[in-house]
Amino acid sequence: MERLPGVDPPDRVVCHVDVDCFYAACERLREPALQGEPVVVGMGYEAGESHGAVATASYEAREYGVESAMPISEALELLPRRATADDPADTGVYRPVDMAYYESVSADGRAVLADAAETVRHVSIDEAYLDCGDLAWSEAAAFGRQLKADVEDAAGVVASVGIAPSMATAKLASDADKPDGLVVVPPGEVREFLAPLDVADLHGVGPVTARELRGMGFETAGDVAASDGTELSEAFGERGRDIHAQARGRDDREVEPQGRPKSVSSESAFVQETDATAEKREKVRALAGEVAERAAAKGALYRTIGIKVVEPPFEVNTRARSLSGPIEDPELVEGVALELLGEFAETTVRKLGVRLSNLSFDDRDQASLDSWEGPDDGDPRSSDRSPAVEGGRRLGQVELTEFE
DNA sequence: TCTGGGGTCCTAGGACCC
DNA sequence: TCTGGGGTCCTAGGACCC
Repeated sequence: MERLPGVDPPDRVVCHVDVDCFYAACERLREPALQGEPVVVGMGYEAGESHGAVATASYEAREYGVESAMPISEALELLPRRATADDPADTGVYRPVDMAYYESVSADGRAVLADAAETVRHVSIDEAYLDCGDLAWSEAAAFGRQLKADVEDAAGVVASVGIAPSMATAKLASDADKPDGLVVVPPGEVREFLAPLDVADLHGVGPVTARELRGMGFETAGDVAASDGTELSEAFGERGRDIHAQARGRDDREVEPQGRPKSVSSESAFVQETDATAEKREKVRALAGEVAERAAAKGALYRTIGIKVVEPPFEVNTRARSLSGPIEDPELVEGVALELLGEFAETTVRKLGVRLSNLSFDDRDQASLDSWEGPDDGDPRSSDRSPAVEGGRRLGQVELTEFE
């Protein structure tokens, strides 16, 4: 097959590794009796309760229709909770998320990946891209098999692997034969591999975009690839161009290590929605403390403090305020967050969140912030600053004025 | 059937600066 | 004083991913 201009150069070999049902796999690792049983891991779930949502369902649980992101209450209707260890069939084991444990399992897997490739990009706790450099395509399958075996030895979980000439195609390849999959797509077979995939399988195409794409007559990646892309570009802007490129197997992104986080946030749902001011303020205080602590643990300073207020049924409101310079100040986080919450004093709320963004990580970042000006600079943007902000400590800010 | 919590990126409008 | 254009920053919302 003739190579089209712009198709990935043949010398790139990218490997995508994705652990199957990671949270459920971790629960089984800790509790081997769960092997072969339907396992549901719930976020915001507590033992014996029915609130929260499905984070991961094992394949056995999926047989009953239990899906990721489904409310636990709904999952329980499809697959009742097993009350005792020797319950009959057609029941499932429900467990709350235990991130600390999953992190430890993930670390074992990461050590394997670090040995397998020079450059690794971790995209989540259970997923990573490897730059395989000059690996020959004839060796790709053997490399993938070895990697899977090494991950299983070291971490005790099974991963699916995809190897292809680009990140986007490698990701689709690892998805193509889950669980325990290994799919190699050499450069000459990319278009052929992609063509039959449903548009919803493409990265960046969610339910909304998938519906619109179908409305436009695009059912498969092949349909998208066959178009000249102008229609997608007009309908979806930058994302439309990405989708079109992806469907054609065109993706020039290099595998680069994950950079610094852009934001840190904490959110939490009420078990029962509420309009009680005291309850809302208490939750925001707790979230503010949590998120400030996590930012500090990462060594992050923040310049923007925001809240998220979710009203039933699922209306999301966000409010944010930027400060004049990066800070680390838990009291100020709480003060600003509570003040932003003031607007929602009468609002019935399902869920609240606090978010820190505009992060910076070292003194150089902080000193190079030449837009910072002193509190008495007459900058109109600082005139409406709240007492909470004015009263807050600005750590390390005084020195900054000397750079101007 | 009334949905977690952690993120990223894009877009659009308004304010402001030069 | 009026008009306009380009650029940047900020905020809010939306879609998406794991």
